[in-house]
Amino acid sequence: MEFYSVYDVPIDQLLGVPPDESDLHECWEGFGSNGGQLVAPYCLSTHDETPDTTPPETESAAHTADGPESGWRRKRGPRKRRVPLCTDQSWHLGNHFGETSHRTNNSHWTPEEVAMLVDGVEDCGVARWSVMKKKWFPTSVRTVGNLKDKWRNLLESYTGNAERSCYLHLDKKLIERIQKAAFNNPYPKPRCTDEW
DNA sequence: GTTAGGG
DNA sequence: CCCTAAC
Repeated sequence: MEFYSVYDVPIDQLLGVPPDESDLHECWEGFGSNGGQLVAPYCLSTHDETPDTTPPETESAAHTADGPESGWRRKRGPRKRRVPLCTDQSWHLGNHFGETSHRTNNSHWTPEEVAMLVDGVEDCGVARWSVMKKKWFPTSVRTVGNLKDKWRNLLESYTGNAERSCYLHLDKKLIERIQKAAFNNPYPKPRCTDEW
């Protein structure tokens, strides 16, 4: 009867090719601290890595915060991705600017589309979405309602003191344009100034 | 036909 | 993004 230790099995087969050295370390720690039960937390996260490089400040902070010698142990489980992963194939073809996409509801707004929306707001204001659609988004899949909703979301994200987490990473220049356009084009129905 | 706002 | 009351 064959009975072999887990150490005879290639580690990458057991754990599913850890992405880097620290992850390998984590896998072994998981084995030791789990009563001998192997855990393979990386089976589900093979394509879950962000393509961009880690920001320098984050990396250095991680190193200074807890080194390998000081009870270092990272949280288990698959890492949350910071950038939404687009699985829709039509995204690569038609993008958001034509009839090449078969979807009525296309995926997330691109920074280019946001910039165009800012152009439209600066040109048409915020209460003439149908005019803006014909003038700035004539062939886009974005509907009049989409334009209105997107602008509402941008205001929610980039104006006021509510600093919410934004899943669409826009460069500072574009954010400033959004804020300036929002200031110059307040909604026609201002919030009631009465306190209660 | 459009818009604003809630869902 | 959808739905719809209210223009």
